[in-house]
Amino acid sequence: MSLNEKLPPCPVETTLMLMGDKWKVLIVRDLLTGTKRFGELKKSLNGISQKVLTSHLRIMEKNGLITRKVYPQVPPKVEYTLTEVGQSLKQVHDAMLDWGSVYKLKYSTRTSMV
Amino acid sequence: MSLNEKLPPCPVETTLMLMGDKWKVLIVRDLLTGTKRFGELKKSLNGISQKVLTSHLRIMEKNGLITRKVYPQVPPKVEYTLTEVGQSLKQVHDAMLDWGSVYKLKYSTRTSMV
DNA sequence: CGGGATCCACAAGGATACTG
DNA sequence: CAGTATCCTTGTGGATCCCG
Repeated sequence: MSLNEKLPPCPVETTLMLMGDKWKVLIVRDLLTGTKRFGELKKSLNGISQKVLTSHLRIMEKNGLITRKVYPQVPPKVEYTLTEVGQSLKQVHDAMLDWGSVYKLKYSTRTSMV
Repeated sequence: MSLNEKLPPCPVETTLMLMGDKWKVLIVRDLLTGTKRFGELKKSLNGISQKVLTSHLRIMEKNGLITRKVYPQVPPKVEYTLTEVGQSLKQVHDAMLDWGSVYKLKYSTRTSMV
């Protein structure tokens, strides 16, 4: 997804373009607690493949949400950090956190919703 | 996605299970302004196919986010309305709206981010 | 008008192997 | 350790047709 294309008129759609993906939300969730290394993210993002993680991180970097810092070492060390814009996703994240919590409380006593 | 399965421990993941989809977010956006008919939603959700719209509406109904009211007429008339839980997604929606707006302001002057 | 049933295409994601 | 390159599988969504 390149930002060369015009951003959609509806701001919600803009957000969806940039964050409308399960993995991206979870990456932000993890980075909100601080800078993380690639391996830490991979472990925390239960089940993500390195290909997918790498590609998402690249896009988010391109979109100005995160920064990538490479330490010229052997073995390599790469750290990912939220930018200021990325940090501001905390509002969205917290809203999702709150809503999910309430939903769980409301429905955790049911065994089935079918 | 059936809720018979245990909801994930992280509330954010719970939210993602229920709303981690572009179309669902946009459906909520439209229904936040009031009850809508199937055709209205389809028109407003630029480009969605009826199959996809129907299936998402079914899932959201099963998950307790919306209600479906059928008027026994010919031709049929079906209305969709947010439940109370669905209405509470307004917090999430507004957070996404705000963030998208800020992002657009921040980057609308750039022609490229590559 | 709303939607069920099919068929199909494509892209996203998983697995694996290799490398600086 | 953090990738890149490849291959392959899956399922999501689009298109179409038909029906009450």
